[in-house]
Amino acid sequence: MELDKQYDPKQVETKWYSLWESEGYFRPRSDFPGAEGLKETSNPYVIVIPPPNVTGILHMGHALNNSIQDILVRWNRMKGADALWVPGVDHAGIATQNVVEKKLAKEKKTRWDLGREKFLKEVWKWKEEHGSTITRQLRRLGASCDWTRERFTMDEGLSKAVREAFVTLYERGLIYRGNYIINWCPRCQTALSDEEAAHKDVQGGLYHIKYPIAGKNGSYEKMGDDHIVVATTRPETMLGDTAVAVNPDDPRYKHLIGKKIVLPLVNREIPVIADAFVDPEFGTGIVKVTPAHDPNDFAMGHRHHLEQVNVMTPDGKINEHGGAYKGMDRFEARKKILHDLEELGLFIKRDSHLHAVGHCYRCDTVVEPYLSKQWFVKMQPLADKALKAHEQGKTVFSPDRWTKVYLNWLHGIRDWCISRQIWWGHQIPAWHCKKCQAADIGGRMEDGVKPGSSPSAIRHPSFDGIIVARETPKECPKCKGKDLVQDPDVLDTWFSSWLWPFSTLGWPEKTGDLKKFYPTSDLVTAPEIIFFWVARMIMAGLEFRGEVPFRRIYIHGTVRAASGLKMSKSLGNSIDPLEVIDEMGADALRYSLVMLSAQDVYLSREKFEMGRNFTNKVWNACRFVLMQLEDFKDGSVDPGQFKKETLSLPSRWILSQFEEKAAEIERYLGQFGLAQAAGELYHFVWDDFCDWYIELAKPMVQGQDAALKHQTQQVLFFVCERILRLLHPFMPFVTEEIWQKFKEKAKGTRWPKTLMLAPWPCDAGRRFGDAAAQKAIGILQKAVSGIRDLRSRFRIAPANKLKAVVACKEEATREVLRTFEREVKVLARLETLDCVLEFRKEGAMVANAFPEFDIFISLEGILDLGEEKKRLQKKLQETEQWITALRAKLEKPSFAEKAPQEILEKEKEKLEDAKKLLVSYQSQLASLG
RNA sequence: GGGCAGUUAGUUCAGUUGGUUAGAACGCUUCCUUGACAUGGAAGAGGUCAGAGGUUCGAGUCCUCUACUGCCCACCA
Repeated sequence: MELDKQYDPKQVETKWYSLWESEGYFRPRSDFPGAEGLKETSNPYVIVIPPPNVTGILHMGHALNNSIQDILVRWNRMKGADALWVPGVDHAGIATQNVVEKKLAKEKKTRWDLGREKFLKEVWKWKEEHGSTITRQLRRLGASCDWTRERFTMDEGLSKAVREAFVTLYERGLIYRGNYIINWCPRCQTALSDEEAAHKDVQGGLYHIKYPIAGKNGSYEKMGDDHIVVATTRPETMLGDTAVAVNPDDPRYKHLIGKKIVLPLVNREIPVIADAFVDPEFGTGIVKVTPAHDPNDFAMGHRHHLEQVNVMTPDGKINEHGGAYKGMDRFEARKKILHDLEELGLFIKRDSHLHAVGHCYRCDTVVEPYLSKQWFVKMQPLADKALKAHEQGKTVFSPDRWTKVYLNWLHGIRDWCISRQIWWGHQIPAWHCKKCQAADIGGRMEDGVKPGSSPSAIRHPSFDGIIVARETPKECPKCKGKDLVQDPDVLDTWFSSWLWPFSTLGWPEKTGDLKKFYPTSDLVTAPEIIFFWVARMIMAGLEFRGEVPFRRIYIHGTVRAASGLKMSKSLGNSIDPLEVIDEMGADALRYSLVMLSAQDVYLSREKFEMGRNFTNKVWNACRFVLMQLEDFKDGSVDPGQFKKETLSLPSRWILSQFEEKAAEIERYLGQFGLAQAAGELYHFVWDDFCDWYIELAKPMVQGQDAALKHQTQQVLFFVCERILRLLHPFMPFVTEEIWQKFKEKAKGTRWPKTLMLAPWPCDAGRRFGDAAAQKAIGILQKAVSGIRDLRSRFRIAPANKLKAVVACKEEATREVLRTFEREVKVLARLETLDCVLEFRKEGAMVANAFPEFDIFISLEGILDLGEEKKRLQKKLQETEQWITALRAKLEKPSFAEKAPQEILEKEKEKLEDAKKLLVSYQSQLASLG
């Protein structure tokens, strides 16, 4: 692309991305023979991508997450590491199945019409057609993933890993199957894990209902006072009540314990039991007990050997146990039941009640606590290993506060329900021998145990008719029968995701990648995924590989809309990152996101302008440098040739400044301070390099002094090219485009083919540290700004060239300003600049005061001195106050005694400066009359 | 109910281990199309750092309490 005034991302992004990819630069260096001198590196840097959902599209959260990862990977790659970033997507069982089912619904078909096999074919077809949307979008973002290693959780290799993991856990006694209350989504018709049931506060009702005491009259129409009152939020579950419970110590109800109650509508006699779980303070102090529809009741039911009556069908309708209500939807039944109770005079009242209700995280349907037979992973032993690894300092979270969140979850770990009653996913590698297992069909109860805890011992030593195996078994090992049926359930998608750090590297095969790249270096992800994924990956890593899967975990902020709400499509407040890329470029998107990422990222469209403006600034600064370099042949700049004695002060300054900032950026990057690093870089490039160095370089480059010109060109080239390297991880496209032009200037020297592989420009040592130059440029900046300020205050047109006099308070200052005479004249638009030690004011002049010098310009009668007088008086007053405060501080004995010496010195210096200023203001004021 | 964050300029946020007269971006005011850049340059206005105590020579920064906001977790029906 020609060096137009405006940077146009469209012209370069695809070009460079496809070059990088096709030349294989995204692969680890050890994989491509062409990389100079880096064939065998012993420092791998590896990240695995948090696999996005195959149905997903790139949203801002992904854009932030992947920008951060790409910066880290590109940075490490430039540092010479054997950098690997493994991409991939997960199969998102429920979500993908939902998508395909919706598609079928348009043709008025269900998955049942097709049957399992055909349906799965449809899903695969959908995946082939649409499943790569998100990875295409990641390419637009510039993500330098090694696409040759891209993985999918349903791949052959990863499926093998899943099977291996399942069977291994089973063999270790960590997988069991049983009837428990799980979270059931009636719409998706599958079990969910606890993490997949998102609790939301809902303003619901607490319904008070009379239950008659059995016996006296035999029917509740005439019961009089012989009733109790229960309070419930889900009246429809009363159809499955098998007891009523009170607290054993509740004096109000002690006499009822052991009596019978007649369950209204169902007319079943149920006992009153005593259980310490019941809180006498809540509701009426009496709880209806529904063991098949509530986890607490399930536990209570088990303690008291109560019958479990399941009153619902998998799609959330009342079943045959619900008598007259059979076939009604659960919420419909709720209404009808309340209505019927009211007719019977049994309904007392509805209190408004705020409580947390589980919602399916995929379809937002209210989840039903539901008794069913599922597969579980016994988590305590896995969590213990993770806790131990933490004690050994192997899991390092950044920011550190997430450690606590993680540990809390591990401490309260509950068993993981891993079976799903859907078709898209890894079918459970368990086969049922029909002959041996006849009794097991039909949901026979196994011994119930309090939900959330594991059975004390897993019971599968005695054969229960289930064969769990890596390979499909041919016959039952016990009865030799051939009538084997694979368990129809599939595994939770997270059961494949938790293996991701090593399954993507080839496990369970013993691959070279696994050996070289495991454990990985960093994991970068969002906080909401700590439980779902991070914690489980750590557990899996320890269980299957004996080692944590990554050394550090960086948890970045959540992307929110400016309103503060989470950005989501359903709320209609999302900004499409692809649109931003189209409008402003991937570099602008990346830089803006990262700059804002110090904490949660609140976005609005305008925020991206910062990144866009900055990329454009970089573009133009480089364009200027290239223009200055037209007659410049020597691109092989060796920093060794820069000698302090021969360099100009501005050049010494920018080199010193560059080195300092580069070190700081390096430091920030090393501790995941990407926002700070980006901020430093932004200000260094914009303020130091563009606003000062380039402006100072102009007169030197355009002047007559050939040696100075050449030297300045060299420094411009040197610093600018290194700036491009520092910027590259953050904004890979512009920097590559313009760096290639720099490369053309450097004919004859060996540069890498791409900026991606240029060395990171941060050396350990300080070669250019230069306090004297820093100080000198400080004085120059003050002088120039001082004059500009006067010009602005007195409204002097830029065309009006001024005569300025600097009254220096020390000879050293005068020396500095004399060497900068030409620069100051250009930058402040002066006709003359006199540097003096003794100054006598003549005529109308105004001044700006600094501790080191006062700077005057003459004004020929144009102005209003009254304003200036007022301003000076104000300044004078401020300075007096400041001096008083400083004196007080210094004279305070406790301060003089206790403060460290260097602070003391600084304060004294401040006082001296303040005094000098005061004198300046006084004399100026006096001269104004 | 438990936990975690946040409260600093009109707005959105920085502010490392306590140590210059608290910074930036956007917005605002004034001036400037000077050959890198108007997606720009120069100058400026704008803050009792949520409130109250405490520790310290010194607190935006550490401690305690209070108020508000947001998030996460939790089986009180």
